[in-house]
Amino acid sequence: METRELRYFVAVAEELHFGRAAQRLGIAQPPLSRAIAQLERRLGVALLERTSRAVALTEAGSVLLVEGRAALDAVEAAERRTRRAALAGAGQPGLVLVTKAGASGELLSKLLDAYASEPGAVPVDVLLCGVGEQERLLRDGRADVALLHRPFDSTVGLDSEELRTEGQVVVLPAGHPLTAQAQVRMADVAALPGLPPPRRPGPDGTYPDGPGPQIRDNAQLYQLIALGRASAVLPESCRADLRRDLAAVPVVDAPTVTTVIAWPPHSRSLALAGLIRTAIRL
Amino acid sequence: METRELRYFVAVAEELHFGRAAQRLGIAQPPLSRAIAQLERRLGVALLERTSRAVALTEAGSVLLVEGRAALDAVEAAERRTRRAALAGAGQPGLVLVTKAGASGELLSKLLDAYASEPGAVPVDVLLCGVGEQERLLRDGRADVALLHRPFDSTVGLDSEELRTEGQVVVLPAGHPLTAQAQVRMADVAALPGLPPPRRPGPDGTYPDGPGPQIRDNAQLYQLIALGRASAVLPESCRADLRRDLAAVPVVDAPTVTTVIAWPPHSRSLALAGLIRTAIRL
DNA sequence: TGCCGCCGGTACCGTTGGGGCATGGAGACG
DNA sequence: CGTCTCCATGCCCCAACGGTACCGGCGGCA
Repeated sequence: METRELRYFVAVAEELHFGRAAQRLGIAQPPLSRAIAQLERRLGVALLERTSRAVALTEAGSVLLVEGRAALDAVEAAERRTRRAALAGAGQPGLVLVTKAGASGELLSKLLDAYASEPGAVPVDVLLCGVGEQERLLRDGRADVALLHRPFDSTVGLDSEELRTEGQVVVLPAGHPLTAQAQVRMADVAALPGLPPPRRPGPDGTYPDGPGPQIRDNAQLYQLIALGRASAVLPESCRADLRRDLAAVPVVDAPTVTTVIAWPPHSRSLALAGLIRTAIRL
Repeated sequence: METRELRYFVAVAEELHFGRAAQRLGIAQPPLSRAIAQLERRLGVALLERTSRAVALTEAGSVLLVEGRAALDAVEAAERRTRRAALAGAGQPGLVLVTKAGASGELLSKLLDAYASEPGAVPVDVLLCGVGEQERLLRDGRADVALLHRPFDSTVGLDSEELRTEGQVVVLPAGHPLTAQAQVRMADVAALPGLPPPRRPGPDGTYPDGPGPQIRDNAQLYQLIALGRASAVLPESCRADLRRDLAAVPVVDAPTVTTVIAWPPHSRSLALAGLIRTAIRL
């Protein structure tokens, strides 16, 4: 199976429409039809159910969609990492670390400082991204290592080491009645009138239904909380860089959050190993 | 990057010889030279250092060898799993479980019995293989799930659940003086005259240097122990299917062995989920 | 030192097959 | 029943893959 065939199939499987898929791929529709038909012939498997009105995935087609995406990511990763390895000989890029915008800022800066002072350290680029994007970036080679937060992020398919575990706090506008308390419970937070938890985009970029404002990162969230439009339960390390107009109260029965450093399983890079060692020693 | 290019590069990188690689690929040498040159041009990266006498990998080439193998495995896995998914509609194959020959036999048979009596169970093929092959089989789609033994097997890049933890025993010929003791220590085993531990093949199929007989599976090992040519420290569950002419003595300070059930991280199969649930409940 | 053999690269050529355009054919809809 | 939508088919062209023949560099050997 060639990656071209896989790319074609994934496009059709995602669009469920040969015309649109062909447009997305920048080719005409007939060659696409033929390519898919040939793929099915070579596999000996029906991947799509076509009627003249609609296209649907077969059971085998769904499997190939999932597995094919993973395979394409792996090929892309191979290409990107090879390019980066060549540049690394020339000097510049080193490692790319990805983490969620506005999370673990203090831990991250400590880690970068500590690593930079190690002998043999290479330059580290920091990439900030939205929730759920990190895994993808690691898998397709755009990043080498990530700071993740369990249980929100999954470490499925990655190697990881735990760095720290912390409780959570509820973030509220300064002066909110609840901020007078030394601690609260999840039930208190859930009962806050007019302060629903925000909605974050899922892996596919869409937002779940329900109340609460849609947000993309913590800066947006803080602004909405300051405006009295939302509240949020966050790891307590967020207090280190909280705005002056917000306050945080520990939530005693919230699940603890574990910050982990994670990397693709078969990495062999010495620089990465050094960064991980530094992180564990922190 | 097309899989054809990757296959070609991996062949050359493994052989370090264009002629042999071409032969292995079933093509002539000139097209292979051209394909590699074109790959390097498209990537903008030198992958090989050629002299007229020898071919060597560059830094970037080593990266592409590792990453490319992983990518090719992922593509193969996509193909195999798609084919299997199509057959599963027709009924037969179900799941493929892989484990080391001669390990966890009792646990395995319990698991298979328990799963078979679940509602909605599918047929499970059992594949027995040598040490270190399981990870490969899971990654390239020839198997769906494996029983692994930490710390001997790595679960890098896989999802897993622990099933049981056990101590280890030393296996000796029946009647050996040490079998009179209720327990021994690692130092006692290491000091056994003329009974070195066996050597098992590594991931590349070669044996480490040193004393001790070369073995491929536990049946060979048992025969060598019975002949008085070797001894071995194994998980205590091996006692369940030990030959009559062998005896086992607990080793109190040997590392404990954890049997885990492991599967590729992005599996979405209901049948697999059922098998895993059954295993955890055992 | 000059010949030989090994090895990778280059030149050239035939053929495969991917892609474009035009068209066919089946089903939904008014 | 005409029309529209959408996937498949027929036909053509050309890029590119693979094969054969040959070149050039380099080490070994007499």
